[in-house]
Amino acid sequence: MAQLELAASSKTFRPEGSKLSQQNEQEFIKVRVEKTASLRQKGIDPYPTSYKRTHTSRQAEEVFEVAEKKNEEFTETIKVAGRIMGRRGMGKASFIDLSDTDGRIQVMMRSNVLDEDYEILDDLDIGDWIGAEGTLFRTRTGQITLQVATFSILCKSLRPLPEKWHGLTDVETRFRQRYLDLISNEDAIKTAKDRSLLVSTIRQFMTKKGFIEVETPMLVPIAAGGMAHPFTTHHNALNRDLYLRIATELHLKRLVVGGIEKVFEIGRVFRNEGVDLQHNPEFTTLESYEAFSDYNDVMSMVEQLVSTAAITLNGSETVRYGEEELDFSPPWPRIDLREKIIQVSGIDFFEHPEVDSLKTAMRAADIDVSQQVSWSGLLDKLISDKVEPTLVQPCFLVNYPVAMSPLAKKSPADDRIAERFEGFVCGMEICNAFTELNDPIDQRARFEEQEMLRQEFQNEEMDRLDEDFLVAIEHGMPPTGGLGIGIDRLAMLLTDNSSIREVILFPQLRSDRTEG
RNA sequence: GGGCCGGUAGCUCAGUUGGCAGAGCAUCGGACUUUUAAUCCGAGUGUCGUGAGUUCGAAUCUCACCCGGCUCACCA
Repeated sequence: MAQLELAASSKTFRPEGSKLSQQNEQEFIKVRVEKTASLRQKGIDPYPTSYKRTHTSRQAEEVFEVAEKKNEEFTETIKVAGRIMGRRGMGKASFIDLSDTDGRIQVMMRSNVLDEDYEILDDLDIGDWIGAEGTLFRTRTGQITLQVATFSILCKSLRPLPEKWHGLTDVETRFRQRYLDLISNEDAIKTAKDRSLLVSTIRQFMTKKGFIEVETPMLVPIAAGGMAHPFTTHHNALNRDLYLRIATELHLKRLVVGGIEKVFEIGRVFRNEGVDLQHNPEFTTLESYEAFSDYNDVMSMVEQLVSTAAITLNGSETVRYGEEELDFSPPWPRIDLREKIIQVSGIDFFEHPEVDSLKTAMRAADIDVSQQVSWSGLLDKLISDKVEPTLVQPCFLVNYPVAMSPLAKKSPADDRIAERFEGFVCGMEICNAFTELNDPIDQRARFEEQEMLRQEFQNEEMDRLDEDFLVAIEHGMPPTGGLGIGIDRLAMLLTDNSSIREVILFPQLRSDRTEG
């Protein structure tokens, strides 16, 4: 317990008025380090090992209200703990706002109750963590408040928090020092929690359907399973270059070959490409593979999954996103890709099987094709420019050209078309799925085609031939429906965020001067 | 990568025609035993993103660079 004389002597640690003239960030810290020393002088450990609270802020409020409803006086002694977010000193009484995991609670410290311990308040600052024990009452203004009998400091902070009223708005600081964002902005913490809830909802949904969750390598010898520029790395002991995976697809399909008929992975993939509102170099995907299913089965699963997530996060299948009111309730419209392209641009890709012909048609439709060289690159651009912006409400574009779908099975009805679909919401692609190609001869031919195209068009990413994967499916993969969902984008849609950086706790940013 | 906008105190922001660097919160000193953006009295905030240049004089004008935002291109 603190001694008055020690408390008095601690004043000598304080800078006198004249020394305050240099106050800046370092001075803030210096003052707080001195307060830390002052606490130690009083025999108080500013960094104790634990504190056993009995109630969170919300639990305390609830238990008090229950007693009130029964017209009982609340006499129970409880313990709460949290970070000091505000303090209002009244001389011989002080009100302190504590913030904890599920809310805030006000605690009241009175000098006649705490005696000499009241002096310890001199060494507390906004940002410090404390635990407080006492009983609950309502103040004159009706605020449920803990009347503190004893309290402990749990952690002394050395840096000031952002301002209490405006909080932290600087976007760069919000992303670089996310903890400050989480402390200051309720939206930030809500988005973080909602994303977590989304992922656990997806996991439960898949598990309930009998899917087995697995983890596959992130360090891979060939970055296959998608069209993207990979990150390169090197393993010293093995003395080999490796890549960070760009997709989980080919490993998961190996597992289907192995007899895991329903398998999924939620994990990070890495693409060494541009960064913008919808792209972060590392992002999270759900990929799933289900034997004896085709892309139609996968479509119904996606509708169910996303509408379930919408209900879990927002309590409704209808979700507000910016100006839009999105309705995720199944079924989502199935829109034939070829028909849709014809409708919005007049271009029928069946009539333009050659690069030059398609390019000419697109140029005639006033599309900038200066950056594209391959047929699939051109068609992708056509879809991005003309079709995607029209897809606001959740829908599926179905039946893609085989030429741009090297891992998808051809339609039995037309060998130019693959049984593939992509899901779109607000013009944003949220998933890509197909009836998996399990004919190993065809798959090898498609990979070889991709390798050839990469040689021809060095600027465009193509899928890569993965011999090990081909050997796997040569052992026989049953008919399989596969799916990839961008979790980050789904999180954006369900948390009403227009930037992927808002749903990733630590998004990739350029280096700044504070980095080593 | 291109275009546009921005970077001033720990935080939120002003800063006029180029003429001593400002406010609120936070901090520090003092008063105050039911406050809650507490209040009242008093005090100090600083690499004006960085570096050059123009000028008697630059937060302000010019150039280069760094970081961020939006946007276009590319990608998912």
